[in-house]
Amino acid sequence: MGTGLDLPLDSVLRGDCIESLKRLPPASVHAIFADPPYNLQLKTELRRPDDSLVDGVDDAWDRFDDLATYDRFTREWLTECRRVLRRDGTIWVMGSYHNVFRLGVALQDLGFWILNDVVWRKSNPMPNFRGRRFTNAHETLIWAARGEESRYRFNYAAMKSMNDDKQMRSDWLIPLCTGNERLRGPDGTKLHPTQKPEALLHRVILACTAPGEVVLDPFLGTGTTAAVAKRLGRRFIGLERDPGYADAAEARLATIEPLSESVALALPAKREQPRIPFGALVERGLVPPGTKLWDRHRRWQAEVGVDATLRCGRVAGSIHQVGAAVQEAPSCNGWTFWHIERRDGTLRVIDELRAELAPGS
Amino acid sequence: MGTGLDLPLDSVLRGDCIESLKRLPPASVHAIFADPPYNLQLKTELRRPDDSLVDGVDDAWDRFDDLATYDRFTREWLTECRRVLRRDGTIWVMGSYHNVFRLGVALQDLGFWILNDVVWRKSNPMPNFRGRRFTNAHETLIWAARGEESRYRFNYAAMKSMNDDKQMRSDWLIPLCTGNERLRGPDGTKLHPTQKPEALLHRVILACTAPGEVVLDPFLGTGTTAAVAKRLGRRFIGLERDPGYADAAEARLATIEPLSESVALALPAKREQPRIPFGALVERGLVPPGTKLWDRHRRWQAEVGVDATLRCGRVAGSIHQVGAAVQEAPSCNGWTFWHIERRDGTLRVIDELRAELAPGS
DNA sequence: GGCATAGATGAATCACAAT
DNA sequence: CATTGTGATTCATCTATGC
Repeated sequence: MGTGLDLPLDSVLRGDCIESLKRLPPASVHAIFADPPYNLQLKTELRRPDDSLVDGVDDAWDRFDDLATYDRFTREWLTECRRVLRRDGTIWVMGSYHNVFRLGVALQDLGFWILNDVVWRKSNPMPNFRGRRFTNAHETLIWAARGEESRYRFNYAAMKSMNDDKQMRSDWLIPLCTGNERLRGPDGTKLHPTQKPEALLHRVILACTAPGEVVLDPFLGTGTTAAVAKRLGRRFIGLERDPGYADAAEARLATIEPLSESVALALPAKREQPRIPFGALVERGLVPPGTKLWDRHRRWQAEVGVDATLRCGRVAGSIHQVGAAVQEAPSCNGWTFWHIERRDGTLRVIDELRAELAPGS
Repeated sequence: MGTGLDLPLDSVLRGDCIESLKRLPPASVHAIFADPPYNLQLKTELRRPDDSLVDGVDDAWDRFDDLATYDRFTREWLTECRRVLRRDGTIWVMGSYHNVFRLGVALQDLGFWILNDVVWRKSNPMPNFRGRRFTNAHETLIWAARGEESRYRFNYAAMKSMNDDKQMRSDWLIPLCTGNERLRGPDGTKLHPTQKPEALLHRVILACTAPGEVVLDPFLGTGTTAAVAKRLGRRFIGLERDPGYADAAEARLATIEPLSESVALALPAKREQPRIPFGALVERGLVPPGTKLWDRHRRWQAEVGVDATLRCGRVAGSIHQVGAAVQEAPSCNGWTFWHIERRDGTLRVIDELRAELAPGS
């Protein structure tokens, strides 16, 4: 709808994130990654339910005020995020047990539709020094679509190939951000207390966006989301209220080179490739009319007609319809159900023949 | 203070759990384990790729009209649990992403003090059959004290000794309840759709109770909590509304013999040998996207994509698939076939990089 | 009996384009 | 917007069957 022209792409917007969000056009970003602040620091940044400013040294704060204020803040920025998110977009929100339950409830109450909760398992967590609890070795990421009916993007094949050709699970083992990746000041101290590892953002961005799409981070910090988005050939918008963090993020982004298009493009999933109708195989002579097809166990046999229909006894129709009918199943993928006979008598599934018609072969 | 005399110890109480809770004396149990309905909201049937039907949870007890109804129910039973819990007691509440955020917020709002969120990583979860999400491979347990100032019990040494003398982390790898452990009816069907593994309760009860202390389960089901409590020499109180489940739990409990503490401790945590997928090297930057790989004799060269696929001419796929394709071999171990180039121009097999990520190195 | 292969199954919010 | 037809999609583990 042309709203893309108003988007401040590939930039870091300074100032209050809710104010910045309100200036972005609706339904304009494909993905949001949010690592909101929590813990006591919040007390200095937030307002009470009655909108009064909170004094950071106010000892009168009780637990209810604390949680209610946090909830109010959470719902405010999530509401704006939902407005800015495209209908087919998804959002990632991460937190620890201190705040993640409040984040999840806010998401559900605002109409987001949770797709997964993902556990970032830290391979090198901080030990529990006092020995009074389990080592807090993970954080939680909630992945949600804008609504229940959203047709969101999930790059299933890319995730599967990342995981040695097995489905990617909801528990991810990734080390903390340390070593050279950790941004440090001239005195060697870390620039940001909770800098996230690029590997985490790599997986997040690769899972739910395509090259050229827009990733928004309302709590950019020192810019990990933007850096990984840029490297992967995505566009980014980062919001950050702390000038020091924003400076560090911009300096970091200037050093990032996008990967070449061919490398950044994940292999397309089967469902994203052009469809080849069965009729094409018949026309091209790979399955001439009159060919007999069998199921894997040779329990059923059918014959191909000139119009690419199958006939099996009194049943006739598409490869899918006849496959379903003979099995008395509600549906059937004829491509993987039916086989042709090789000269040596062995069977070959007709789905393999489609590959021979695919472009580039 | 003597309230123990009123406790219906080592018994299964039938009927509505809230009514039963209200009849228990205050501050009387040392630990609570609650596995409440998840409110899964399944809408349609789900079939596997082989067209078989997935036997999902469609029981009436898991259905709630809306989230507000679920929240009211949650707060009602949690309020009674808090009344019944001793001041030094702790509570475990488990759920999935459908309900666990509501549970966590209710706990916090009612004054419980969250100590950990623990992730039960399933070693054998059900796959995602349609390829539309990450495999839902875990559930979450929230462990909380009655309040912020509670002096709760955490058996640090027991947990540590169970975990190969390292601190027990917040992510636990435990298989589903299957095989002989799964209770079945005379027709072989499962008695309860969500029976939990005894290994999970073993760790829970051992972590936060001493022998002789009282464990309460307000949603007993077929009695896993009570069975493990009895075996570990703890007292139990189980609440269950469904007479069939209660019958099964009582029959099960009759077969349990208490173990000695030393025997119980000897059950070690499942040790894990982490599998390092090639994708981990890519997203962690050890083999950045765009890297060129060679075989040992430099006969073939391939480029690494962002999704950890290799591309070599028209061939694309995993390191194993592409290795096999270029050699026209039926299979190939990509880890030992492909090499990266060092700065000095010599080659290094990528399997060595994987070894660097393995623990203990 | 032993071994190989096939079948079953687990807390699941599980399509989408063309008409 | 509703309907229809194509066709994409599974991992670890335990049990049953067959040779």
